[in-house]
Amino acid sequence: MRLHHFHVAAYLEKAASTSSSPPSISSPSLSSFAALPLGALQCLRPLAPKISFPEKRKMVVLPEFARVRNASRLLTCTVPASGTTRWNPSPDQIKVLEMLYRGGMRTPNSFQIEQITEELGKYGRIEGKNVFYWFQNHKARERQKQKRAALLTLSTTTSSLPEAETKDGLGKEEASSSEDASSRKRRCRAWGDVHGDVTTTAGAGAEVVADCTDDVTLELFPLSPQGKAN
Amino acid sequence: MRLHHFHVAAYLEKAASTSSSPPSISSPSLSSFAALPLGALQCLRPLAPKISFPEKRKMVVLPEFARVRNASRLLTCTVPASGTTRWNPSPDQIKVLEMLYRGGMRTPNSFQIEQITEELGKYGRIEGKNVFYWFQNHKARERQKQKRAALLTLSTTTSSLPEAETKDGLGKEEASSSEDASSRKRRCRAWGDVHGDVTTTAGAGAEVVADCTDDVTLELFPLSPQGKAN
DNA sequence: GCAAATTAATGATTTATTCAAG
DNA sequence: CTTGAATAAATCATTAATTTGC
Repeated sequence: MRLHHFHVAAYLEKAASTSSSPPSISSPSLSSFAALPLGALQCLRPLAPKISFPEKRKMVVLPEFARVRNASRLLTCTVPASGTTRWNPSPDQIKVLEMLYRGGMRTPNSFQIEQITEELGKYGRIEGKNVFYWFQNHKARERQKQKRAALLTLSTTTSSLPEAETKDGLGKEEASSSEDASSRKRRCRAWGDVHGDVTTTAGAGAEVVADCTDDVTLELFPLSPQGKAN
Repeated sequence: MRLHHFHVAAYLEKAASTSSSPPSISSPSLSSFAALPLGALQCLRPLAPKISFPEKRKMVVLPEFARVRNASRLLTCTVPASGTTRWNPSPDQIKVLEMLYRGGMRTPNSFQIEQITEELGKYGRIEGKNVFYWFQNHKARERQKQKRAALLTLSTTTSSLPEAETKDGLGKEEASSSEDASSRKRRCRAWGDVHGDVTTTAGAGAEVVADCTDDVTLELFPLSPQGKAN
């Protein structure tokens, strides 16, 4: 039914062609902003907006990441084994995650994520983002599931529908029972600091870099998106 | 004006009292996990609200994180002064950001954000997240503005409304005009790798690691939320 | 039995909303 | 009222299941 494969095919074709030029990363000294890689204001192409960056990935980390997207499965389905594309949780990992979820954890902070990641690392490759995403998705889908269920229940048991949902939404279900769910507050998150950097900055010719103190336990940073040019 | 402070106060009070005893995590098979700090399954209260890190700067990562959750600003709401609450972009910073935006940048990747942050750091305190959020918000609000405008235009010029929007949204406007909006593809982002460290702290003492090739330019990490217990 | 073709799950991103500081 | 910060909802894309033709 779905044309997923077509999509993929087209996708890959494109991928193959693109080249990427991530910016020549000149030294971050920022002497001149103009020199910033920044994809030249990201205007790379006047017209091509959406581009999906051929380069997409890594700069920072995972080299294998890149490799994967190219050919990997065009040929056969077998994967290179080393750096697959996306995280595939092992049963044990899932077990732990679900345990935590049932325990009441919903949105672990960076520290917690770190801890969990470490723990789960014992059972297979995993990164913090995986944990983060897992909780987001699980929470959302669990809620969604409940919603649907509740709706069904309502429609079958009672006849009065206090609220008409546009489609199937349920007002505000209560997620898990535990937790008093006090007032709904939003609070700051704990972002890692990008770099020691910046702050002082003072003048202009900063050498910067500086830090890189290897001792860093780990750097956290929310940064989310990627060059996408929407 | 607003009573925000009260909210915070109440919130904090609660925080002080709770202690949290997460369900005894009967470890399925993963022995060590139980020992994890993890804030005990996060059953504890969402930590301190907004704190604005008193001394943020370099410390690189989470040490302060921990500190924060404890007491930090339970006392008064007033902020220490050094670390104000939220980022307040200087005119120069905004100028640069808008320039980039007009240049076409919409969703800078982690590397770009880093670069920008460094650059803007010259004009005042700023962190990567600020840049990240700025683009998110600017993009969203710009679009929103356009939407509204487009809608108005439509309603005044033409009379036929192809689509009825629930409120005011426009189906799928094209953001900026230029751009061919080729196939909409989504690509991977560049997360920092969490582990790397892992090993050391690892509760079980697994050596693992392996990679950790120090070459990493910087560690990025999206982590978003925080303990919230919904 | 198996591999291509689908379909169902779910990992990863992006967009829309909401909250609250200034 | 503007807008930085944070979260939730909506989407997209890839992988595992499952089905189907041989």
